[in-house]
Amino acid sequence: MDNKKSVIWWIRRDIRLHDNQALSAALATDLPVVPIYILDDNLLKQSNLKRLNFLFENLHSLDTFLQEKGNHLIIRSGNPFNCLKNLFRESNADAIFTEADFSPYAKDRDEKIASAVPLHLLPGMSIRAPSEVYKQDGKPYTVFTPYSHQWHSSIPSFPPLKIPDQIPALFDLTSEPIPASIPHPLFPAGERIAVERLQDFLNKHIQTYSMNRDLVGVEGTSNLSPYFHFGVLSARSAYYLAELQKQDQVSIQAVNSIEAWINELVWRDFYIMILSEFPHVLKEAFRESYNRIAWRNAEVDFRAWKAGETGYPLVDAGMRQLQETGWMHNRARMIAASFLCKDLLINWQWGESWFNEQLIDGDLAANNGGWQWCAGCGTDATPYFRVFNPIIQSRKFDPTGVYIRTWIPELRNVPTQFIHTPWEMPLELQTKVRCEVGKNYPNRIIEHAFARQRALDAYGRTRV
DNA sequence: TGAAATGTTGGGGCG
DNA sequence: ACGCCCCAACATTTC
Repeated sequence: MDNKKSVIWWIRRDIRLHDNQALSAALATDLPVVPIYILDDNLLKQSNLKRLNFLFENLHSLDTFLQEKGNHLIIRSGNPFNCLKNLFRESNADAIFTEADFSPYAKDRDEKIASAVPLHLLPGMSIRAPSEVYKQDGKPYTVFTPYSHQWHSSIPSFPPLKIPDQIPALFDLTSEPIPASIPHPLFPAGERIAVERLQDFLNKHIQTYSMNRDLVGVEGTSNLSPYFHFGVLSARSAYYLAELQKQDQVSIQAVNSIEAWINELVWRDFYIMILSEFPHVLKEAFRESYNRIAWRNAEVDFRAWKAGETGYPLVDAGMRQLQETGWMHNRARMIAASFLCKDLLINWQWGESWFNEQLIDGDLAANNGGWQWCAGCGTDATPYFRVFNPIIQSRKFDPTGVYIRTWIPELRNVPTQFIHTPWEMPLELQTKVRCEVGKNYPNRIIEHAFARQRALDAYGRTRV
């Protein structure tokens, strides 16, 4: 082994070469860069097969990209502390550069590592770091709207960073193979494709985002969440490009749409901040009083919900889309979540876990924030009495039933008049369209009007 | 980033 | 012509 010095670029949730501040800081040392991804069992066991597969696909892609830049990816598995100490010695490293992560596990892990080796934490996971957006009194926000105003009150100090031309390497380091994986049919891996998809969305679709985002049967959302989760896309870069696109718009609607989409990026920052500042949200309700809800927690209902067999077409369509693809439309997520918490009176944490087990974009901060919001127990929460009516939501956001028919084959021939309420079909018609409610499509497991009242009572009892 | 219950208004049918 | 009722449409309140 030569005694040439190097620096380590520890890749976690920034699987990209573009706009990567940790990589950029590593390159600024003018030393060879050792890119490493550590397969940390503590994290892998909290993931799911679809998400792991997507991760591995992206690691393959990153390795290919690195080789074009004269480098290659090192894979090690085990405890990050030990892996890094070993690699630090093997590569005669000066320092480790990495993107700051604000989850409790990550902060604890990084603190321990920083006490043993020089570890430089760089921003980039969120557009604004949690500590960047505080109230006047120096405390974190707990309500989104004032947070977003403060968030918008300054602009990023520099444009997105370019992909480096070359990344000088250190050779002769051992690497494990990247685990085998197969391409996901809906989310092909790699930052080139991700950036292409972002550009396509910004060029063609974002102008109608506010009009179409809630229509579950329309490609109205960006469908980029898996890429943002793993940092295959830089949120900062996406924000920057969206702002540029906004300058070119003439119609009010297009400008509003772009602002609405940017707002979703701000929500992402908000929940990253909330998890960082209030880590208790992983264990319990953000608002203490909501820990007292007397959940029914009926296992049978939970199974029906997971399987997409509640008898409410839009809820079932969403849950089946989730299980089949690892992704669910955002409006469907809200409707399914409301149904679990309010109609079934099942603890939102059960739903949070199931989503985490199924989602390819499953993100600790966003998933927890979304669930607490739907359950009405989180920051900036929906008032507890706001109960979605799954039939009205269905009529409003899937008017022709195209989404329902896509994910529930047994409802495919049901006329639009009955697509949201198949139990109202005359028996004759049920036979004719081969959808017999109670036989090949389930009866409603609960009647909404009754369930709504029960939820109002249960939630109401937690108040003084 | 609801929905239901309740209240109000106003047009039209009718005696 | 007028008051009365019905009820749809809209607004407000309540959960």
